[in-house]
Amino acid sequence: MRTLKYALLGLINRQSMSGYDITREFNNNKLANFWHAKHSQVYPELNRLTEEGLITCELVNLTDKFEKKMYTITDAGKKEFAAWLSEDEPLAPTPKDVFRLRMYFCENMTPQELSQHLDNAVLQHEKSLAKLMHIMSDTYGNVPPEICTQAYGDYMVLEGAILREKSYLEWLHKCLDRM
Amino acid sequence: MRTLKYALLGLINRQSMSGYDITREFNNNKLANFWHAKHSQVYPELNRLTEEGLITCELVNLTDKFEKKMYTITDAGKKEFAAWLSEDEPLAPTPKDVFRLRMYFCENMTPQELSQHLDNAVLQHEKSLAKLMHIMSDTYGNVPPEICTQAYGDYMVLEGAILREKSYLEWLHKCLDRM
DNA sequence: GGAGCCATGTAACATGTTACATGATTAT
DNA sequence: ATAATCATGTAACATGTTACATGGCTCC
Repeated sequence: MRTLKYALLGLINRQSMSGYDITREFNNNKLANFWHAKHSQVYPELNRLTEEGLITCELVNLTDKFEKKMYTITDAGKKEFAAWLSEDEPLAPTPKDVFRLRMYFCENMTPQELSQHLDNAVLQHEKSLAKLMHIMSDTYGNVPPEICTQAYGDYMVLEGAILREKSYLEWLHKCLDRM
Repeated sequence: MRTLKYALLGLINRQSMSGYDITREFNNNKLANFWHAKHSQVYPELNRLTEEGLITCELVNLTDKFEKKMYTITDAGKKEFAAWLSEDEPLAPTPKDVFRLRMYFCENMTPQELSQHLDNAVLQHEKSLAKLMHIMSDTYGNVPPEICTQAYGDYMVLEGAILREKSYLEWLHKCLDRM
């Protein structure tokens, strides 16, 4: 389905970006809550999109010797991206989760081991939730931006990530309550 | 990390199984709520585990001409599986989600298009939730089995899947309420 | 001068999907 | 007979990770 392709087109559609900028978005920013890619995957894909005429590349001189490659979306790129956005795709298969896999095999654990795993997961997800909620209140003060804006996209997925973490914690606590 | 390896070892540890049986677990049964694999991935991995001495293979004749391969875990396999089970792994990166990616780019949608996407997702997740809750009440009558049993592992991940779907729906409804 | 970040790329490997291939059994 | 399911495999391809490789800039 080449989802990475559309992630890149969507980002470059927001504004011209370099491969490094895109990688940073994937690893540090809001996108990390539902998509990610390493630079080793991003750079080849940018070259491919350029060959396909969906983006163009411009060399920008930062200093005499030091350049960066800024990518801009083309009309063809905008068209393909818009077509993908409007697609009505089927429900994705449930995401893989190694922790759930371990829990599934709890018949091989003592109650002590089981609750230790659960406790550890609680700590990890509480930390992750706290971080997300901090970003939320810092950025939006919990007030949603106007719908169908760039900020609203950011807000929606952040809200979704918070609910996801809360739900994971709810599950872990239900399991712990039965111990 | 070779997670598939441990998924297979865990299943074969429960009882001797064929590659076909395992594939069926992955695609039809409770495992589908957090792990899955196609037969084209399962069969080579079974051969690899056999070579590594973690499982053994026995040909069982169903009829004169028709055989199936039943795999059984070895002591070495049990040991490796137990070691993996007790590992305390770091928080996994958030799972990729194409729907959230689309929502992230909502600045390119009209409110009509956005709410249409949300409505469609609601239908899909409601269907999925209904199915899970049906399995839950049918199998357990909502009464959790004794902890650290095979049935309890099944129950835990099913409960987790239900909470996950409920949380996804809560997010979608929050988004729709703002439209 | 060294640490950390900016910036771009490739190679080898691991994982996962789709398609190709075959053949028996069971229920209608 | 024919469709669905049981049963096992391989080949080609797509996706994603880790490691290798290079070099400049900025702050301390």
